[in-house]
Amino acid sequence: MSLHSLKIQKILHQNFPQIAEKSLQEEIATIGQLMDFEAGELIMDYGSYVRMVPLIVKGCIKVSREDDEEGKELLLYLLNAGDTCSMSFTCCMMDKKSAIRTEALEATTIIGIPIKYVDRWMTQYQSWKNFVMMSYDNRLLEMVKVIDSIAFRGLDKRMEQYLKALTESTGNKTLFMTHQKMADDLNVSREAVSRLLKKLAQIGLVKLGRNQLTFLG
Amino acid sequence: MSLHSLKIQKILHQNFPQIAEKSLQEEIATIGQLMDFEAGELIMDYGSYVRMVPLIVKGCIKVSREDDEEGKELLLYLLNAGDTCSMSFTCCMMDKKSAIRTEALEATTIIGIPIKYVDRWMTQYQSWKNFVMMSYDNRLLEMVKVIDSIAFRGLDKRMEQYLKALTESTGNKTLFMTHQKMADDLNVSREAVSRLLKKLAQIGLVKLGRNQLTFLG
DNA sequence: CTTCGTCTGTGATGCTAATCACCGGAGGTA
DNA sequence: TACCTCCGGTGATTAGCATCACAGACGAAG
Repeated sequence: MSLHSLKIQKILHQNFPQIAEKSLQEEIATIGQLMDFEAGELIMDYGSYVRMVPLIVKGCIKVSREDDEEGKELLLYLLNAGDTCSMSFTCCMMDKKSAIRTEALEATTIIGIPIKYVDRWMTQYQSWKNFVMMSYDNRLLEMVKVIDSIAFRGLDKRMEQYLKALTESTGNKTLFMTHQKMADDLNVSREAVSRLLKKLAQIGLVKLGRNQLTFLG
Repeated sequence: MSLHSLKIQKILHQNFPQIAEKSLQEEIATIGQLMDFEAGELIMDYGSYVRMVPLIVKGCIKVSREDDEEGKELLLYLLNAGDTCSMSFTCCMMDKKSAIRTEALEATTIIGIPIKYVDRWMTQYQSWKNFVMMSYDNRLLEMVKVIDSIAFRGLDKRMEQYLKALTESTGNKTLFMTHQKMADDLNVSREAVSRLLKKLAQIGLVKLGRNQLTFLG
């Protein structure tokens, strides 16, 4: 057995304990490709074709939707170690263009699984089937949460959720980004973000700095 | 073989041709429960527990999200013959409360499949697995479309999509409902709907009447 | 230290839809 | 017919955020 395979098996044990079958672990170890992305790197652009399903091993991936017509953007959800991207399943299987854009927020490592195995293992391995189904479910629920927040909440609540999600997902209370980036993620104007953040700073919920922000929630 | 089973098998042939395996058809025919709902009947309320996954045979089901705090509502998507409700999969499997509310828009018939079979058949029948996966995929894409429309479009575009979806789904260009109901579905005020519909009537896109509206798109 | 581009703060103004207030019409009921 | 309730139309006002315009502040590069 190769060093590469052993490494992947170790990673699987640590991050994907629910993938239980020994032979499945071995298959993943043989077939899976370890891929690294730098912070800020675009993993998959909107409209591109997907050929792999990623198991996230380390880091944090931002998944966002882009508007066809006006180039607007909206953060959908964040993925962390132990997650996978359900959106890629169907994109893969139906050989469709991606409806979303994914970007590494920090140094991120994934195991790429070619599509045909993702499908084959569904009927072959109970734990893989459960893993995939759970993933779909989580994503659907995330989407419902996104809809809730843009349909039912004002910008202030959305901002709080946003800061909470980002700081928890990266494990760092201080975010290094501009107001413009946040405005893009939330699909609002930069001015609205600046004004709102000022208010939040006044009530002590955040501490502001140039190109950075600390969440005190 | 019972009459009930034969009836279900016939229905399956007509509405779910992708469910190919003979033995799966037979299992569904044996296990599935035919259920009828009247127009306007609430099938499953927000917060209730789900024990069946429905295969929609006839009619039209409205799936909507309800806001916990302020009782606001928002139409997510419509289901027709040949569809199933992916949201119910995970609700079932994880024995969670439903995140959504479903309501029959017209006289509707479903085949109810108990959860344990839904799961078991995933590994047992290729076509069932594909059916379930396709359904998840469609639902995810629907959710993305909802997000697009509330995040990126104004009320006018949303209204057009809404009328288009409803008339297509029910197969009837004339909708029998009040402005208030539409306002609820779109999560906007009744006045906004009335004013907008007036404009659409002026450009000849709709014809208005008390408690009804005809879409000329 | 100066320059320059990027980031942030802030006022002015506008647009979309919410909210409030009220009215008249349609249609059912006594 | 008289009444009463629900539905729809409409104006006035407000709220939230977009857009425009510009100024000051910071930090990197020279």
